[in-house]
Amino acid sequence: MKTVPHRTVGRFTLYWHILKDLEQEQTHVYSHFLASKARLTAAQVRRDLMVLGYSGTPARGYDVRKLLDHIEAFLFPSTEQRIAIAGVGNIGRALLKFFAGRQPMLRIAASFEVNPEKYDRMVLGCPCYSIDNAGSVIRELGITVGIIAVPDKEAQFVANLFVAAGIKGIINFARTPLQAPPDVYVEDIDLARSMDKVAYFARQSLKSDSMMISKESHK
Amino acid sequence: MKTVPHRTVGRFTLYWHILKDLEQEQTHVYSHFLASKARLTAAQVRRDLMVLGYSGTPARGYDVRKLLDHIEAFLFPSTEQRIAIAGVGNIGRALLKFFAGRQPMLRIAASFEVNPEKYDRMVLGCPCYSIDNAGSVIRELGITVGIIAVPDKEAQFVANLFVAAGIKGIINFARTPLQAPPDVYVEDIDLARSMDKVAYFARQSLKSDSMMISKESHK
DNA sequence: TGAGCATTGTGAAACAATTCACATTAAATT
DNA sequence: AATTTAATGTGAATTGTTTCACAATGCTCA
Repeated sequence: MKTVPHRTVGRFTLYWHILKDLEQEQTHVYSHFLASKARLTAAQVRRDLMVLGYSGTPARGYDVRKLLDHIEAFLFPSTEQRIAIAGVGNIGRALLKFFAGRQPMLRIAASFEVNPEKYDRMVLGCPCYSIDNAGSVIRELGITVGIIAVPDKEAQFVANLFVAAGIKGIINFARTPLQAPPDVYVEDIDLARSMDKVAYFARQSLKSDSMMISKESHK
Repeated sequence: MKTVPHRTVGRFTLYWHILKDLEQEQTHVYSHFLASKARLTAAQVRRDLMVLGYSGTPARGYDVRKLLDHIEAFLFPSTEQRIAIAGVGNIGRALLKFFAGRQPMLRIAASFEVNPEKYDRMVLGCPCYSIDNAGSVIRELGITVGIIAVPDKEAQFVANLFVAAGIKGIINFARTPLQAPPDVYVEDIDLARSMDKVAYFARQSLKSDSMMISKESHK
């Protein structure tokens, strides 16, 4: 069993979404069509689809329904997979709303808080527990994925709780990079980093714009 | 002028943050210390710092204050760089709160909405305009970065407005990959994709766990 | 039926990012 | 002053990802 490239896994969700929209309208699709929708090259799409073990046919492309089936078999859990979220502040609540009912097999089953005013009741349709009970709740509900949306200072503490309780994947919105054992997959979503990066490349682009203008004016 | 690796730019924010915390406590720092905090290797940290044109000294490492200066010179805009955000729903408002006062040289100067109940007033300390005025507001305020936090269907429309108004960097929270000219840097933050990816690798990790247990029991 | 065509699947090449490995260096120690 | 030590900076190797390029395929149309 060879390991699937991380980027490829990330793109399957994208393909799924594009295909789902397409399903009504057409039965077949070409790699170059998917590529243009996904802002990729046709070769990359075909490369990605190789890992599914499903082949299209020349001249007809891929059967939309069959491709969806294969992506779903790859990407969707076969039994319900549960998620917990720590922190129901700004970001936590935005996420609860965002994921509500998105994918039935992948469900936020619990949230955790330190603030007693918030826990031991439902928050946006999701039961909220004290962070002190995280270990037992995670184990009882068989939760495998954790989202960290707490202040930076508490992020590592929560991550430790998650790991100790057997969670195998973490999405981290805190700016602190988390220490975690290698069998736990950590995805950092750092808005400050994204912001600084985009701002940097926007400046570069502006700079080369103005350089081109000055070049132009020298002619 | 050689181009800086994208990932490296992303990591400078991280280093900055770590160094800022450190500044009080110590004047010098080693690459392996930064690496452990950032969950990277020492070689990678040194490789990244090479692009700053600042060298540490053997046996003493890097001067924390000087390193901060160099990172700031690289990463922070020298004059105020302005950001606009389209959509002040869940995610939009969470972002407005998140970025409020984070970095004075990089400021969200305007927000846009289609909903007349929301625009033409302040939203979380930021003036909110009708999306119809986006072009002129962006040009007048000299905004160079745009955040797209509108529903998927409207994302491309907003992106087109942004690009036409001269924006050079976009952070896109919609699931639609955006069509944009190559001189516009687009960073997609797709929560659904991150979620599916983390869930996938969490399952893989669980699987290899249980395989190891069954292997164990075969002994 | 068969020629023409546009597409697939994939080995190989190219490119990007990371890690290795080690010569060099400055401080600390003897 | 010489030796030891533990860093740095970086060429080269490695790893990971994307793109190229083309043989093979199956549909269309004469």
